[in-house]
Amino acid sequence: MSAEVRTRFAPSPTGYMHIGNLRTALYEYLIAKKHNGKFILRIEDTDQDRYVEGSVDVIYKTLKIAGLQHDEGPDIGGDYGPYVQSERKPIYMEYAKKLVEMGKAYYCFCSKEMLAEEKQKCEAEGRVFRYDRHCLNLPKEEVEARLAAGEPFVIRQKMPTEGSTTFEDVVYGTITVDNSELEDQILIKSDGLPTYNFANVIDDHLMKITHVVRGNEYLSSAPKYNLLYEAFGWEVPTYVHVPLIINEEGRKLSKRAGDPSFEDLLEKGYLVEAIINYVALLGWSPGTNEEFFTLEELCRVFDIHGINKSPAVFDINKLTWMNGEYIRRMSLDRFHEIALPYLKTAIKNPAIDLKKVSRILQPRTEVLCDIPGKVDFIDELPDYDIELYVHKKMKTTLENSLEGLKAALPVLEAIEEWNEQNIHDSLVSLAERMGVKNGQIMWPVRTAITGKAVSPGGAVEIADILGKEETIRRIKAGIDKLSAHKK
RNA sequence: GGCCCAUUGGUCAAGUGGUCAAGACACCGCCCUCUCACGGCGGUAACAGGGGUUCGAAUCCCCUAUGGGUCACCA
Repeated sequence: MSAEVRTRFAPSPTGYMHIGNLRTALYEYLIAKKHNGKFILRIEDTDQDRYVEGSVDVIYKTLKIAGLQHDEGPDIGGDYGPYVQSERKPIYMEYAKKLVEMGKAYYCFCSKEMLAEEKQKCEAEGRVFRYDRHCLNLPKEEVEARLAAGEPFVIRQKMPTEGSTTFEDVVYGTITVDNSELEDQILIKSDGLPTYNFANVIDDHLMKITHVVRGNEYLSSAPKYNLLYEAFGWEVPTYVHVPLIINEEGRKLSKRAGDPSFEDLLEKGYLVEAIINYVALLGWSPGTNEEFFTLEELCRVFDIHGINKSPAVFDINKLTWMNGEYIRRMSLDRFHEIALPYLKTAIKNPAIDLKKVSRILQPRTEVLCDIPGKVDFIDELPDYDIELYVHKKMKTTLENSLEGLKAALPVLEAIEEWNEQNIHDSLVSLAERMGVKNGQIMWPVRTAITGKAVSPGGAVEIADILGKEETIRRIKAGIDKLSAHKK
């Protein structure tokens, strides 16, 4: 009995993927896959002015990267094509004319300029502009004559003036709106292409979409769509309006406000899996305390009823944490693989074992782009302030640091097989012999060889990575630096 | 402004009449420790306000406040 579940992702080709769009696509994908249904890609390019060259490819690429592979779409075809709205132009006109015949729509010849003027006037008077239905009752002959004369026109939906329209949304429940609130919206624009408001209804029906998932900014338009479905006698799909994702200012996420797109996040070194996982949890809860899910797990666990009604703030902080969690959970090999490009930007010295660097970096990395800044001291010792040697907790001073370095130097020089174990044992036993805390040796050494207050890994690990020769060179430089200060 | 929607800690959120109101991020403290992280343990912090309904409300109803969305030949 139950028909195949079909959802659709219907982006406009504007060039990049909003986080909100990504989440919508994700939910659509999950709803379809959970029920072994189909996930369809449709390109909404009815606004030629906003068309951005090449952005359709961006959409394909993004879906692929995100792992949200569609089952039907412009690039792979399907039984309900074409999947690009501009290629469906005649279809919309045909249905619009049907509505005109049914008396549910009408031709309008009011020019854009005229309406804009009207609108301005209204606003100047502080009133809200509303189309005055100027063309509603034009005589049929006049309409035909003007059409024949080639006059530009639009087709408007004729809204009922009385009563109300009610629709059901799975997330928001029953919503009723007075029909008097509805404007005679434009269905077909003067360029012959449909508006979104018309195209989405026609396409969703013809493409047999069962669950319409979209941002809650469409909630107030939904009654108009219902009226169209009713006019055609079509079954209304299940509406799933999802809460908005907002930024810390409480506004809808937008590129203009500097909010990151999916691409921006990837570029910053966030992992696809972490982004998907985090975004899934923005406005949806599995109902358990679980919060790590692979895409496959989400397909299983996702449930429409877990979708929240209230807007969710996009918290880059938590995404960053989650990204770090993903990094820590992966194998060293995998981490090394993805860290490598970032390592190479900061480390040019071929003698460095980058795998070792990855090993100390993995538990300390939350976002990949942080990597270069953490390891920049490896190629070249930075010019540091000797005050770095003074560390209260390590109980180090300029004086005992100098002593520590001087004592460490021959010990390190004596190491024949340069590895972590030997470096560690040598330095620890040195501290023991001197009767000082490990830190009093380790801190000066670490400082001398990194030149930084903070480094990934301690003295031993860094010394191992730098190699004996370079370590000794830096220790000597440290001794010189401290001695020079002493005069 | 009209209409629509929302309101649990700073953030994400569980909760569908009876809980000491979960959990996570962030923050703070302690432990671990050769820095910083990681890890472990603990802590601060919330039902927007006011009326009802009820033996009993975060949960149901009304009002107020606040926030958001929408009012295009954009989607």
